[in-house]
Amino acid sequence: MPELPEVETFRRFADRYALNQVVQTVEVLTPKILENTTESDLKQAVEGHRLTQTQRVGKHLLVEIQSVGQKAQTTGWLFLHFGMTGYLSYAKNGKSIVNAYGDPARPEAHVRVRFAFEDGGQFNFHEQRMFGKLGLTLDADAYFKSKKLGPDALSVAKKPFLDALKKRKGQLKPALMDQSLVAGVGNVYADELLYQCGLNPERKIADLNPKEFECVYTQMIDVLQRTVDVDSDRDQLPAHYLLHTRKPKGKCPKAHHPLEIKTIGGRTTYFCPTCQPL
DNA sequence: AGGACGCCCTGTTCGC
DNA sequence: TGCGAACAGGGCGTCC
Repeated sequence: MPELPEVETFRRFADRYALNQVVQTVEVLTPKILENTTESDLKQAVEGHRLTQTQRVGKHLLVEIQSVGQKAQTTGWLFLHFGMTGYLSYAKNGKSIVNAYGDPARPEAHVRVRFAFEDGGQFNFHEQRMFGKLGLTLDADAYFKSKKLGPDALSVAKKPFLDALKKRKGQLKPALMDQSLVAGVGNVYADELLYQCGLNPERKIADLNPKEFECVYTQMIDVLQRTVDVDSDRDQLPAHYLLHTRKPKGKCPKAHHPLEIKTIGGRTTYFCPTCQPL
């Protein structure tokens, strides 16, 4: 599922294949994927315009739209959210490049919005399960604010993060996944960072000691950064990472005991009862 | 207000 | 064997 590292990988993909391109046509194959935007709004805002820069906060990606010509200026932003199954692809001259979650064998699967560039390139937004969204906003900061996003998990400093976390009551894992506390941590990487700290996901925030708080911050950054560094190819992550065996009947990569599965904060949670005792 | 929970959506897996 | 139920989960709305 696209969490912060995957969306950062998508952002870099967009930088590589979509930036500085002039959009000739936009094709909306599934209008339902649009949020607060109609197909004609989208066409009017983007066709004949240039994509000029990207921004990411948490799992949200923005692409700047500029007019073309001598007095080029920013006319708005495209926003993309990838839900559970979203990803990007690019095709040109019969060659298709699918990134991260995409299935290279099915490059046309679940294309919801297609951008055709003047140079013949095609940039596609895919979303199988329709939890993702694409739309327009005039103001990037206002967009992030409207989504009630906390600071980005990769750039937040230790003190403000831990201060905000300590204000919360309740269980540790649901707090980490609350996008208004810190933006970008989803179910898989929340499980991972807690596993790396040896912390049980049901631990109460109020009961953590300073060393444990410290570890939550350190591992949050470390896990996310390492994943970004391998372009979200999880196969390249360290062998002692939980996500390799994070499935039914999976075993702990360290203790080799069976993993426990529990619904915590409404989400399926995997952990090792030996390495992460309550 | 903060926390718990149900729902949206579709492809895949599971169980009777 | 076949078909329906259950499941996956980010974000949002609703309830207390």
